[in-house]
Amino acid sequence: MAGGFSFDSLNHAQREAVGSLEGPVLILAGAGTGKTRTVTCRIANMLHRGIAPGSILAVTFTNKAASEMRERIGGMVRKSAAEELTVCTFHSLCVRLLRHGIGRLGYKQNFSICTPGDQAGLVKQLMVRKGGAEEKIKPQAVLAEISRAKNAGIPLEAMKDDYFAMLAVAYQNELRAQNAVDFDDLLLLGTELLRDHAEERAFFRQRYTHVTVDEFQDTNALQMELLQQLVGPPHHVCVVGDDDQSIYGWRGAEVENILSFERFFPDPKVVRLEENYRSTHAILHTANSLIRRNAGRREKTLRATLKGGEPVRVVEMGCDEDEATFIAEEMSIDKKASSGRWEDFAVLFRTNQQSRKLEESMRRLKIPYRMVGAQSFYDRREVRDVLAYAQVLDDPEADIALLRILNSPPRGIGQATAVLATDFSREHGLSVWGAMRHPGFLDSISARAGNAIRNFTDQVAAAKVRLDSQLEPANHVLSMLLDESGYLEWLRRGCKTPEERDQRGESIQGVLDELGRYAAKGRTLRKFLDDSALASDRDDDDLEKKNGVTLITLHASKGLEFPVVYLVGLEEGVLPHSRSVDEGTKDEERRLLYVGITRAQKRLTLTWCRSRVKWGQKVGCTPSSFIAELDDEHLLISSYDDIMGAEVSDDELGDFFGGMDDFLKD
DNA sequence: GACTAACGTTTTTTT
DNA sequence: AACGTTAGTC
Repeated sequence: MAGGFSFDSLNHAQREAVGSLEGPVLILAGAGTGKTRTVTCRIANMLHRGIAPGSILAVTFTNKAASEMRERIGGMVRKSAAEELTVCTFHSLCVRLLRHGIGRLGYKQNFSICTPGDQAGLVKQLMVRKGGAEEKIKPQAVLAEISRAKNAGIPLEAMKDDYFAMLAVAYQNELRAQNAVDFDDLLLLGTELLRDHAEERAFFRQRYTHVTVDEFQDTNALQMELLQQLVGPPHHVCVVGDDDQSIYGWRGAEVENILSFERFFPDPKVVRLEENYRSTHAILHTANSLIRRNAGRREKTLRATLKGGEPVRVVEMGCDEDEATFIAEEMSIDKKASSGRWEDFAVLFRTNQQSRKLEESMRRLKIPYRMVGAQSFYDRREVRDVLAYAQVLDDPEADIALLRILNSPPRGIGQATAVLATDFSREHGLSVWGAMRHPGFLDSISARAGNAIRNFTDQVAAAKVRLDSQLEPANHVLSMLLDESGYLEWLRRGCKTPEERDQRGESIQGVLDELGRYAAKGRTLRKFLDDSALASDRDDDDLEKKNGVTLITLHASKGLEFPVVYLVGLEEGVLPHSRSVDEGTKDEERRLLYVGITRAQKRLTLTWCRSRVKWGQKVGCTPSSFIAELDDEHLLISSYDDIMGAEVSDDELGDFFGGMDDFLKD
């Protein structure tokens, strides 16, 4: 048999999902029910049944998920077949659509993708130019509203706040003038392309005949429309998800998409994966008892294949300091007793600021740990600078990138000159680069500024000639430009510590190396820039490489599992978060806790504190209302003193939890 | 243009 | 408390 997979290892429901390749399919996959295995087997089965690999499209939410899926399928089928599959995110799918047909929408083929950093810079600039910068409105807030409007299909000029609407329209005009699109535009324009241009729609419907969408509960209305445009009759579309794990409503995810999938694709085959292979019965029972409280779910009950298990502990702490200490100490004891690995432990929290106390206690007890999702690689200033240089090299008319590097390092082209160049470009319908190469503009400014501009543009132009000659790889050209322009020297000089210098140097080398890998594979600089714009550091190295206890937000924990989980800060106002109580989205907080609980395989501890230091102020806390919602059949209610007190008098660490049980029963 | 001082802010996060 | 941003100074 060609496929390296076998139906034998699948349960009944999984087999049904894997075998249903015709028409719309909805797979409701509860936590830990072998979702990824089912989806990858299903795609392997498609290949097995003779569906051309090039016709198969799988859409995920993150690049990481995409590469993981590709890898897993790669382990099951012929290498050449695996390589022909399209496995990507919604956004990179749209890049493909648009690189093909964006000309029909009035953009040039070589459009560039604006990153959040670029967007913020642009809005800031517009607020200065259009006035109102003193209103102390954050560009972020404007961008959030723009994003909301775009994803909800509201025209920008119809945005509620007039000032925001004005900025939004100016922002959009600016992007268009610069032949640039932002992340939301990718979805918006991709959908528009398919919706309004029948040839394109036909082309891609023929190209991708079998479509799979993972984490479907996280799709928004726009992504749903894109999917509808992309998938024509006979609707060979399979969506996979779990409404109970929908935790991104706050950024526009529509649980409705999964709750009423049949409205969009009639008469789907619905498969429920309810057999959980991850957690003990005790943990799962507790999770089920909680999520049952949510209204309007797709009814399903996870069944544990692992029976019994230790009770789930709910532990009361004096303060957040105690909480962090308790966890670190207990993990130390536990690890010694079980000869387990640090990687087996995870601490889950609602907000990032909760991690500080935990990190401190980890360091104090010399416990190695990894923080997931801290500072983004692509947010680092030097990385964005280098990418901007690369973008200018690819297309000097990319205004945003050009303006970013114009005076980094300082080369005598200050803000005033930049404004003059921008104004000139606008008046004459040129790009900023065009203006800076225009004799009329150069004559209109001071000789000093003119010279500075000439030097700079000559340098870039020379590098571009080298790049276009294709005699040397792009990473060499870029590296040379960074050096010649004095950027590297300037960056080095600006570092306060040797560590910082090394760190920044490494980041830059990382970008250059990555570009080198692209060049070696014959991929274009354009492709590199596209992927970089859509990349986030979560996709890369970090997580797997580092070892130690995992400290992670509940949101980021989705899709992961750990033998031992501590879920901290179960206090009213923290989880559920006060803001969600205000906004009436407590259901989503309940799902968040549900996601957290279902991460645990063997042992789960929930903690709450009587007091917590918040913004430098000690405040009293009450236990989360969710605690009372948990069925107590497999719960063990205790406190810091109960456990730490018992520990001192009980040397039998291996029997720690059993002993605990007796201690509490009297 | 680089440095310091004061100020204000603070959910979750991917693309 | 701690971080980023901004205004003011040299």
